[in-house]
Amino acid sequence: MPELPEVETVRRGLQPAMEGSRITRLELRRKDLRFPFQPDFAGRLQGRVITSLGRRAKYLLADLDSGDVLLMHLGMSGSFRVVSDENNVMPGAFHHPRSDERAHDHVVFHMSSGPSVIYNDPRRFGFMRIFARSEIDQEPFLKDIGPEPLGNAFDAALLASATAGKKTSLKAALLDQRVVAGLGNIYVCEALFRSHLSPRRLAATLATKKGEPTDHSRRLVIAIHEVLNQAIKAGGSSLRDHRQTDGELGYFQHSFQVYDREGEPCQTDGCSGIVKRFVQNGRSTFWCPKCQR
DNA sequence: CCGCGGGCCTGAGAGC
DNA sequence: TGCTCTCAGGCCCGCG
Repeated sequence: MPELPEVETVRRGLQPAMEGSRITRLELRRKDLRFPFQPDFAGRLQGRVITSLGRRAKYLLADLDSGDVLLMHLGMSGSFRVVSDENNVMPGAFHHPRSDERAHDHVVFHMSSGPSVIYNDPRRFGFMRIFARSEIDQEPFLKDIGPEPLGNAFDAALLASATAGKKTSLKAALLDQRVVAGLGNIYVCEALFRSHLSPRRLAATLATKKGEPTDHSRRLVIAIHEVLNQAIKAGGSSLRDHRQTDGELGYFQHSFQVYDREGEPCQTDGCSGIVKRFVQNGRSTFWCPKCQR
């Protein structure tokens, strides 16, 4: 499912049920997701209060009153939903999972605030792991992650320095979580389109020989800000399975201008191009060869 | 440092 | 209907 806007949508949806609330019981319905759960996984969570629920890149981080942090990643198909009791969804939500969907409900957080929080993940590329808070920044999952694209530090100069000298394409550089955090295939395609930059362009061209940011770098930063902020406002993108935690669909997929729009006309004013698809680093790239240079 | 292929899993959709 | 094939929002590894 999830890139930054979807994970941020999940975080906001889980906050009311989880933040400041105690995990009264943790139900593990299997012994692993992508990785086996740690031996004392449930024991370290049960009875603990979640003091805050944060996000870094595509990771959720639940801070516990024990000094531990629960790190969670949704992989490709992970989702959370908040339910008011064992068997049903919150009042007003229209999404009632079919029984075969519930087969992939792998983890249930029973919260002292009332509702339960259920983690569902058909493909099980997601994972959860507990770390000591004092060590979390140095854990391999997080230590090399680049700047948050919506954070104050991320600007044209930072992007230029992060890509300076890179012999790879702009597309591959933006997918590299060490360059900038949280972007995935959809939002990279969309940001490149909105900045009229070719996904094939050499990443190093965002900086001058002196290392100064180019106008391209400025345009790209603006486009990244725009597309992420709009997507968060829309509750993320729902392609196959992403829903908000109350079961509502995100709707940013209706605002895609190139992603999954092969053969459709380019939406840039005055451009008569057609959206094309090709494979780059093993992933589909969608773009308009006419107005992206 | 870089691209590529394969792997981890299940499910949806297309084509026959 | 049902089979087979391809593809999918992420990420890691080893190879050349």
